[in-house]
Amino acid sequence: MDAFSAAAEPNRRRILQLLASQPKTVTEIASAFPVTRSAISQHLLLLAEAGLVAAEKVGRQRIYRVVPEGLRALQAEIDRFWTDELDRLVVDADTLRSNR
Amino acid sequence: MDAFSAAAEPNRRRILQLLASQPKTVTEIASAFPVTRSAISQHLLLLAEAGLVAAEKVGRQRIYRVVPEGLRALQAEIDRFWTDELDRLVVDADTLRSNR
DNA sequence: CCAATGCGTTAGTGATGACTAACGTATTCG
DNA sequence: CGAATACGTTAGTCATCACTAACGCATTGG
Repeated sequence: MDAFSAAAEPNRRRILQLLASQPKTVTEIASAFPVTRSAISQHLLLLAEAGLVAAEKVGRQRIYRVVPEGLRALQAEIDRFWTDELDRLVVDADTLRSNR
Repeated sequence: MDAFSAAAEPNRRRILQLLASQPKTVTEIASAFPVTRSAISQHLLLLAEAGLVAAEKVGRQRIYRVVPEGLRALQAEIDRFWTDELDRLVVDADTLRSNR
């Protein structure tokens, strides 16, 4: 799965945002969600496969953190999608709105 | 399905880009993909439900075009995801790279 | 040591996604 | 009018996803 699709799932989006502020353990992350720790663990593994997060083993905990290089790749994917043409359409719409 | 997830699917990403350059009929779009017209039609309906595209009936054709307002919503969703913190991590990574 | 803690793993389930093939419907062209 | 065209629609398949429950393994604290 590419980074774009991996990041699109709502729970995974929130996980990335949580980890952006600072690294966290699996339990910490899971406590912010209504689903089980197992589900979160699986999301984390998927994000890790996509190169967006990485785990560091510390004692019996695993500290997950965001991988800047992976984020860069994601941003590049988004940018590649968000072409100038798409952007122009949005900007034009904005202009029309502000002229009303 | 929210706009972010709708736009994440690779084929739909390409459809949006195609339509960004100019409106097209279903057959025109489908000719750019290896899958059947039916599959494309279904992707288009899903994109329409997400408010990202709209169809105008012209004779026996349907001209699909991108909906600027929907794109704006998508961009807003992406921006809400791409927080300052995520951005800072990427920028820092860039700085490190250029210092090597 | 032994119980508790932190996680990954596995198996199973229900839902959904992406797709094809076949069909139905409206529209146009000769 | 009748064939061809442009689409949507439907049904069915196969794969994948998101999730839970249960278990297993390492690590640590009393």
